Amino acid sequence: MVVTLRDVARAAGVSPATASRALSAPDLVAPARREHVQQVARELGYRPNRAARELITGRTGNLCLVVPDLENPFFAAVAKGVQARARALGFALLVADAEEDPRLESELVGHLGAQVDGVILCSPRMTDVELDRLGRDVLDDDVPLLLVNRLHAGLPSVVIDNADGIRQAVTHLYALGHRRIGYAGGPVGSWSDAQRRRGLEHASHGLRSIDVVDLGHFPPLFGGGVAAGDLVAASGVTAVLAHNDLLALGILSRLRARGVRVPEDVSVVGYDDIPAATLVSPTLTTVTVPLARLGRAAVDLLIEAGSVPTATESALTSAERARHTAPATALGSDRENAGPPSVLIGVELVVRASTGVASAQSSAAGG
Amino acid sequence: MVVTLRDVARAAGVSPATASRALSAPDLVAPARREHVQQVARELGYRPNRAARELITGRTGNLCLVVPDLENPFFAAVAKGVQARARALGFALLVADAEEDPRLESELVGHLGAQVDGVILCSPRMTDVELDRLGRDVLDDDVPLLLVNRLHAGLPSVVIDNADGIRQAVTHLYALGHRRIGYAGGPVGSWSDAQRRRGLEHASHGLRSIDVVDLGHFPPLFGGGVAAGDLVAASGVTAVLAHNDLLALGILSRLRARGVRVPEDVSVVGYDDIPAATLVSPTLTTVTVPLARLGRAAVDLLIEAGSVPTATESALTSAERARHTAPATALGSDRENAGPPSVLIGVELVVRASTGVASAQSSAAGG
DNA sequence: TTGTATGCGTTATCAC
DNA sequence: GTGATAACGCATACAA
Repeated sequence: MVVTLRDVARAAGVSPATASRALSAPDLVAPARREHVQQVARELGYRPNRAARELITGRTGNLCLVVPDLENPFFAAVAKGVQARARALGFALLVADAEEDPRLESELVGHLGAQVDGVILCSPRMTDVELDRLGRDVLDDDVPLLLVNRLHAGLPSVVIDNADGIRQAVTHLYALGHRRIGYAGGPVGSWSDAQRRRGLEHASHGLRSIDVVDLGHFPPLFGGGVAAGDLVAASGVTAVLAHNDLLALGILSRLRARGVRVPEDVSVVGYDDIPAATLVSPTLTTVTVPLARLGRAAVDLLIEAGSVPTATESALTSAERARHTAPATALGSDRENAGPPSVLIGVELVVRASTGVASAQSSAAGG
Repeated sequence: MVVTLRDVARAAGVSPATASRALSAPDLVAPARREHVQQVARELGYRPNRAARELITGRTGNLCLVVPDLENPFFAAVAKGVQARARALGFALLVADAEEDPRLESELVGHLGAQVDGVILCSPRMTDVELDRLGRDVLDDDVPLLLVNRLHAGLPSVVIDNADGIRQAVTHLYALGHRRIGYAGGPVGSWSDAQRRRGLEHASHGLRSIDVVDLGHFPPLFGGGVAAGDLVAASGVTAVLAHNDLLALGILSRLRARGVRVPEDVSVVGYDDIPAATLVSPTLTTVTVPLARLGRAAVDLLIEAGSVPTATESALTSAERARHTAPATALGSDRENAGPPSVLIGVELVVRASTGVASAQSSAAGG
């Protein structure tokens, strides 16, 4: 049978109120009684009923993560970090896969938002208008919403340092002698792609006689890279920067199929450093994004910015929290800024085998 | 402010009981009133409070999935299928990553099992004893537990047809002229690895002058394959069967690094057909496992076997369910068998570029 | 068919 | 510091 708090109270010879306090507000009860009640609860195998607690406190002990695609290694890594951090703080995690459909994303946030203490949303392509609506109408006021890799007025977020990653990549290619560099972008409407394009423009401004070729927008997947590969070959660039690793891997594959050698003829740089980047040959030079840390930072910020009380059960020590949170940089934390805080996640170029010195001939333009 | 059922009742001019019935047991209320109440509820933006409902019905509307590693593409694919199916049936999904730690798996099942209507567990390496304990002591009697890719007395499960996949692979290699075939196994204690070894033995019994070389047990990851690759080269086999794709990819990588050509010198076959199998060069011949379907079947079986009532909100039509469930084969469904049902997921060898005709010389034994 | 009344298990509000 | 008691929002037994 199921053991209720009343059972514990009766067995311990105290009132239900005291039993409740002994377990969830220990400071309020005399040490002797407290220990006794806890002991009895343990012996009886008491497990608090979450529904009853939620009904009165309004808190669920659950967080929610919405991603476009769980099978995409980028989001899988984020999910892993979010899940780990949520659990460490005593939260369970509801995960929803939006199947790359922004409309479904909104719906999921609406449905799941009603039964959690906070929502983390990875939605690269949702419109700003829709995002506004989400924050305003869809969610209860006390359910904070946090964005991953996207800034939006009024919402806290955790973002990758897109511009700096691009800068590092461009600098690397320039140092190798590349002067004509292609950029294979992500989807139209992708916030991070816009950031990266801006970073690219900015970085190239500082370099002499560099020529940046915009190859267009592609689905940020392997298949998109296959299409992009042909444009790379046709464009006469000696190096290409891809919006992300999956795209870069597609480019790699297509170039190989066409007999274009990497890195001898063309150098390729990715972004994200997903596990597959080291599985291929040549291994992929890319920008490492600490995705697990990003996930952890997202949970931490959601808790703080939304002033979500941590589930008491297994909260970390403050030292542990500090250790995790330290590496990230707070944005807009100056006191003038009244908006919600954002955290910037630093990135680092990792040079592997897909980049090399620029070839003398004008790359693989012809057939 | 939050709209409660009483508000709806008042606005509709009916009692709370009628309002409740109009929304969650429509048949019990007169058509006219029913429509009216539903209309009013819609206008007021009424959202039932899940905690209150759970407190009285005992059902949460949540399912739970525990996997060893969310970043592993195998489990990511399963998670995606499970999530999609759960949502279609009106359930939300709690996802937990056990970090490859069987002890943590138990703990998670215990913690999360208390707040869900059913648990799906992917636990290749948990001991049978621990599994018994889970089913007996840890979970409430009315919270069904389902196993993925593992059979266990007393528990329903969804399993891959391991033996048949191996049989198809061996047959393929034999037809290509391979007579000395290595097997790079998964971890000791892995249920599916035991199955595959058994299947291997059985399949090879039927073939003349075939020689199966057991290369040992490896972590079912890329790194494990790197180690296995050296044994492949040293063993004098002309083909190797890997426990799974990640292992196979590691072998591929190591062989390439050592100058052993695939498939000219050695053929390699994987298992699972994860996305990366087509990203590498040569592309990997492997056994396709319909992981998304597996995930869906897991949810369906959990609901049926555990007699979990589907969340009413967005249940599929029976036609839709049949369409999904049909391809899987029911095991032990004969009426003699009193145990919980299991579903067998069929698999299919997909031949790609990593397998070819056996080389004349005794493979790449030397340096 | 509908309304009234009760209780699910817990925490919060008071008195004491 | 402790105990009685009232909610929380809903579903349901029972009465009408």
